[in-house]
Amino acid sequence: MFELHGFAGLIHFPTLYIQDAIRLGQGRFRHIDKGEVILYQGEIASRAYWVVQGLLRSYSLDSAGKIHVFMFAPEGWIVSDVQSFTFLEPSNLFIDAMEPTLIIELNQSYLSVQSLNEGDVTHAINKLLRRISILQQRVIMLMSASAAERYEHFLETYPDLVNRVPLKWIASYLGITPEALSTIRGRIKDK
Amino acid sequence: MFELHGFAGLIHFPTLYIQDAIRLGQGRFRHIDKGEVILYQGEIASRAYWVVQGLLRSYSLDSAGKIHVFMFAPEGWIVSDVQSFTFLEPSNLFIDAMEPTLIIELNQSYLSVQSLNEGDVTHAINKLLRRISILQQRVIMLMSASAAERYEHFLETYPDLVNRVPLKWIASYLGITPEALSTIRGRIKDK
DNA sequence: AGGATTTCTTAATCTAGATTAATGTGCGGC
DNA sequence: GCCGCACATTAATCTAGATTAAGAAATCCT
Repeated sequence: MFELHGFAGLIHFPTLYIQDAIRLGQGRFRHIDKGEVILYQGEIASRAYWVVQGLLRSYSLDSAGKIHVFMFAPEGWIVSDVQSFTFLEPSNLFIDAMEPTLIIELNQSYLSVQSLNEGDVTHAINKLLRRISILQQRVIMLMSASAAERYEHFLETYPDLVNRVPLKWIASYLGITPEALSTIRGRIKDK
Repeated sequence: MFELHGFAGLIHFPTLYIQDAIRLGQGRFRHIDKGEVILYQGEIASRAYWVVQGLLRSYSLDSAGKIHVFMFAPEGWIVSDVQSFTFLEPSNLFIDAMEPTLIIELNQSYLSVQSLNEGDVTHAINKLLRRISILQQRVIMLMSASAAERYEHFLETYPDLVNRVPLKWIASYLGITPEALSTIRGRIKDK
């Protein structure tokens, strides 16, 4: 089972398993310490990171030095800066580990069409389209929903992350401050 | 030249031209009046719309009845609700014409892998990944940039639309009110 | 375990942008 | 060509969420 979610990507190649990736020389295991940064803004993302155990996140840093969490990647997810990984452009994102994490590093050959059969390609395209849908919904959410509504949506989408991710990073993912999210939680509890 | 930008999609099949689309029975010309709605929220988007001449837009309607413009589609663009078109789910979006518009309606067979060669597929995947990158940037923008910065970014991205699209819809695309955008324009002029 | 650092909560201001409202401008239809 | 209506501007409030601040709770590290 190969899933590329990610900044951008959510590709699923149903015929590929961990063993295949390792055997084919397209991936290798690596341990990441909590807090360790494995991709820096400005670098070319030469690899994608498949989370076996643990939790990665990707984020951008604005001109004021503020972190904006783009996504979280728990077990089973693959994360990279898809733009950088695909087009060999400098990354807009950092990727680091929020927990001690075991990953498989994947190289570019994973995205090549030659190595896939037609079913895989159809599935990959569907997953990309699905990922586009998710981003579409997130854009609409950011444009039209209040912070409280976006938080409720986050809870539905990632029910297991609430107890794993510090509040301040959930707030960052939602595009609000930790104080604002704390107040929202307080209001929910009062009801 | 076949481009699927869109809510989500930006697919380019370089070997397909208008003539091919028509000859293959996968598309047919249609004229859309200004203001005419060609896709309603809740419908299945059975077709994608390739703009030959004119301007379409897609938008969502929130619970308060407010319109949120998701994207504009001038000449050369293809627009649909990719989620609905691909997965046959009810559309989140409306699509209507902002100018009298000539389109080619495309049916589902355009997205099928069988009808494409390997180069086409690679190109299609690249375009999807590119579209994901654009959405990624828009999410980051919405989270971290001020309304004025987002307006500047809009001007860079769509230099020709400023004089074609009413201010109120540009404001909607940016996620702000017409009054706020008017004030921003005033401040830019004063400098 | 215990001191240090980071995170969370709560509350008092502050501000970007929303809302409301009133006036001005442009454009399409007859 | 001018009437009518949609669109744009400007200004006065209003409000969600930011900022600041300070104390409480959790977590980390040796």
